[in-house]
Amino acid sequence: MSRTAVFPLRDYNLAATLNSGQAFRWREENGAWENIVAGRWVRLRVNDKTLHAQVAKPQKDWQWLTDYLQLEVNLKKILADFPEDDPHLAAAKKTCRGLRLLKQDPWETLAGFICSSNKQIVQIQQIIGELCDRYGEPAHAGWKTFPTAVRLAATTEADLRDCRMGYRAKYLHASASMIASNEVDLTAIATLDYLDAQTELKRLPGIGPKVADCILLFAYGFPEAFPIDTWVLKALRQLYFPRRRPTPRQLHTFIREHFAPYHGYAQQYLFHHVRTHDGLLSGNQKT
DNA sequence: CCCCAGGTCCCGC
DNA sequence: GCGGGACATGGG
Repeated sequence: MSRTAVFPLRDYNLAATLNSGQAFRWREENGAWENIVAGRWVRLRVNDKTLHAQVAKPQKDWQWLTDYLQLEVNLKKILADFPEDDPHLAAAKKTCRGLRLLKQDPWETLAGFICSSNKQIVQIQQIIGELCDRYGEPAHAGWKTFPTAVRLAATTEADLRDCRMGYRAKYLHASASMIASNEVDLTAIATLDYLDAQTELKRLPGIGPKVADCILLFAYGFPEAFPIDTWVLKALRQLYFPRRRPTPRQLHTFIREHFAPYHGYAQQYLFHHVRTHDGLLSGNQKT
């Protein structure tokens, strides 16, 4: 039983991973990263290819943390399966070294990404922070847990709107209610195949194809999920279809074939690459 | 006052 | 199916 633990790290860029728009609550303090994971406050620090973890209460096992961080995943193997003849992914591999996918709590991920639509990442973090401050349970040193679906279902749409989430308040409240009442079973979704799981998630208000894919990728770990947001769409069009705009059908066929078998990792590498190297893409072609 | 943000929903064709 | 606009709020 210990309040600290040490893990060897290989091919793991913690800062890039925690800051890549898949999780919204990590805060950096003096080079250490703090958050609530699996209901526990945790502080992470990297020195010399070693991860040092600290928690508030002694732990007998740390599986909750190794799962969340996906420490046992062999990144090198995944990157080796990226398509050979793709100069854009090759560039992304270089600029995103050590970038990982996390395995987060489904409900927290779902709620976070409902709030993400048409918002910038900084503002999503702000909304989620407000939500936790108001409706989470005290955890440690001022930190609150992420509020449960039952708790949010017990609020009102106006309460949620006060967290500055605008029209998303209606979606979040309705989705929380459907989950709290077991009309949608988040545990069962893990047992479905990718397309059925996506269909099930899209029954919840505020969840379309993009948000569903974020949940399927960042929480459930479906490797074939490929969230298409404004950045990725722009990147796909300019890098892979420079001549003519692909129809949605063409785009999905291309994605399914070209980025197999680790569509989601490829997506995250493209996303992080273009987002941290603005200027690679030019012009806005939203419509 | 303009445009845009890790989109979704709803409408008319 | 697909094209367009509305939607809250904040930042540039």
